[in-house]
Amino acid sequence: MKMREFIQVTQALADPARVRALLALRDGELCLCQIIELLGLAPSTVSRHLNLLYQAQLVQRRKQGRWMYFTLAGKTATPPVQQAIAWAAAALATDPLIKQDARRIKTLCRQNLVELCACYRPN
Amino acid sequence: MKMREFIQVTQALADPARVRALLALRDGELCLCQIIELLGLAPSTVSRHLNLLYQAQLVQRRKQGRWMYFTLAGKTATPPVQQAIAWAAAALATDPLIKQDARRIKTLCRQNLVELCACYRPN
DNA sequence: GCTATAATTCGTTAGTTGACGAAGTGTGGA
DNA sequence: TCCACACTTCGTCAACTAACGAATTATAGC
Repeated sequence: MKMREFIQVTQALADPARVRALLALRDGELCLCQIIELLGLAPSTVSRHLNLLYQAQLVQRRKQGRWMYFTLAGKTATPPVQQAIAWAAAALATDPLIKQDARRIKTLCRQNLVELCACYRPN
Repeated sequence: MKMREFIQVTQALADPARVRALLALRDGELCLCQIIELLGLAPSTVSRHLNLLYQAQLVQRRKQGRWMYFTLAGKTATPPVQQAIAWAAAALATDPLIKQDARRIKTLCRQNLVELCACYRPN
């Protein structure tokens, strides 16, 4: 791994919102609007965060219809990237915010995607 | 590890100069002026970088006379911090700049500290 | 005490980053 | 062929960061 890629990974991990988004994917795929709901940030902001994670190879993405789904980078990623994800998950295993997120994700996943995307509606 | 500490570590690792300084300590203790010489940056800049690494618990330091010596955080550090160092070292093992630094450090360590601290002298 | 010197602190400047909303893109359904 | 909607891109603003030099602190030697 070259310095440039390394810095891309550490910079991606150097923001709480991005780390929360990354670790939210531990239990499987999420739609962007679910991550928007989880973080409580503007859609454009979350889109940019996820793009940075993607550029750093920390997440994979696939488009299905209007939805963009994200997953953790798996075996396709280089060992350093996989290790970075494992390190972040282990280091923050006890963090209250991350644990709270994990609980909220379970709720989010039970909801209908269409209903959930209320992030775009004023109320 | 709480989110705040985690971000402190990732931010500390999100700058090439700091990463170079950190990995320069793999083979043992270095004086600040040696790191200044290695990085080719202003003393005040390097001092600030090393302080950030210290705040993130990635390095230890001790003052001996006029010199400030730095070492990698060892067993005193928490497991997440130790793992971060191990990860950085492994990820950048093949990086040309880091390898070049390792060579230059050997030369630097052979020089007299007093002579080396030419970083303060104009020529 | 002085002086020299290793390191730190502080102020300034230029560049970067994260947030938002507005506007644009592209996809699915009426 | 529209419209609705999920997402992205762009412009803007405030906050942060890295770099430097000047001034300050602290230590060793005279």
